[in-house]
Amino acid sequence: MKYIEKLRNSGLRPTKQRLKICEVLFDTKKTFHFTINDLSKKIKNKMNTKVSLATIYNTINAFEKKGYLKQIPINSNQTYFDTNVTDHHHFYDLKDEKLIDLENTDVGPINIKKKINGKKIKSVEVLVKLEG
Amino acid sequence: MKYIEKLRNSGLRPTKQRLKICEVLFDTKKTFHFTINDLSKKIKNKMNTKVSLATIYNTINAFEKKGYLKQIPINSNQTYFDTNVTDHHHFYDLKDEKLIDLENTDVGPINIKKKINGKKIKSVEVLVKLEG
DNA sequence: TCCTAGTTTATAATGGTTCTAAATAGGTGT
DNA sequence: ACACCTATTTAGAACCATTATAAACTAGGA
Ligand SMILES: [Mn+2]
Ligand SMILES: [Mn+2]
Ligand SMILES: [Zn+2]
Ligand SMILES: [Zn+2]
Repeated sequence: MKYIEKLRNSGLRPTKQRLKICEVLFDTKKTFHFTINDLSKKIKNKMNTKVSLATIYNTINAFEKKGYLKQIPINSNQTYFDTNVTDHHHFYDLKDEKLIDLENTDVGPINIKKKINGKKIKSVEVLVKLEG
Repeated sequence: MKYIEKLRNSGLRPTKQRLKICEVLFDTKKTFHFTINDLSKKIKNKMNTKVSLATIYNTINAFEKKGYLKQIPINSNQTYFDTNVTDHHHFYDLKDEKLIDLENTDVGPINIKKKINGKKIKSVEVLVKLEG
């Protein structure tokens, strides 16, 4: 299995459940955005498997800590995750509550002029809210 | 009272509780960031008044809808609000969990090249995460 | 095969936010 | 001032995403 090494590298045992989660998350050309609830449904419907919410939360949190997933900063009652872990930005369609990727070529370079003593910039994320 | 008009203009009756909330939010030269819990404590400590959480939530949500407050998109279990409703961006200090304003002069112009059919850009917000 | 630590799971707990419904206060007309 | 109607406040319940718990199960090495 292609994900065993990926899981092992991040200190996670390759269990049946984690491999299913990996398939749903990474066995696709296109990256995507999801909530835990989205993911749970996808595993049930596309994989005909039931994985408990506790396991999904644990695994997703582990992946996020290891950098295999990113959280998207957005005001929502649910946390949004992104399988695209490259630096990129987002449109957020307020009506449809949908996230859309902005490729780096879609946004000009962002120049942060202010510095904070002893602090390093870890990430720069742009959220463009859309209406209409 | 200087906030009666402000409240009336936005369809809210100027009650004692709402006026207290206005004092804490707007009776200051500096703008600031807060959570509902922060605000509740501030009202208790600085104003020696108790306003119920339900009233605080209702009023803050009304102010946000009217544009007197902004929500800051950030991944946190609590919602962060901003009394600075001008267009501006933020540092987020991951260690201290503190928000810091970036003035518009601190960030170069942001050029969104991509367009979505029938959608209009409502806001562009940059979150710069700081570590160390 | 045995052993042990890691994992999964159902379920409970947590905590921020929203809802409810009864009591209170604001505002308008008299 | 009073009556009346509606908005508002409030304590507490409900809601719901997320995290914690602890018992059953599993992976993998000895
Ligand atoms: Mn997390
Ligand atoms: Mn809100
Ligand atoms: Zn994305
Ligand atoms: Zn701000």
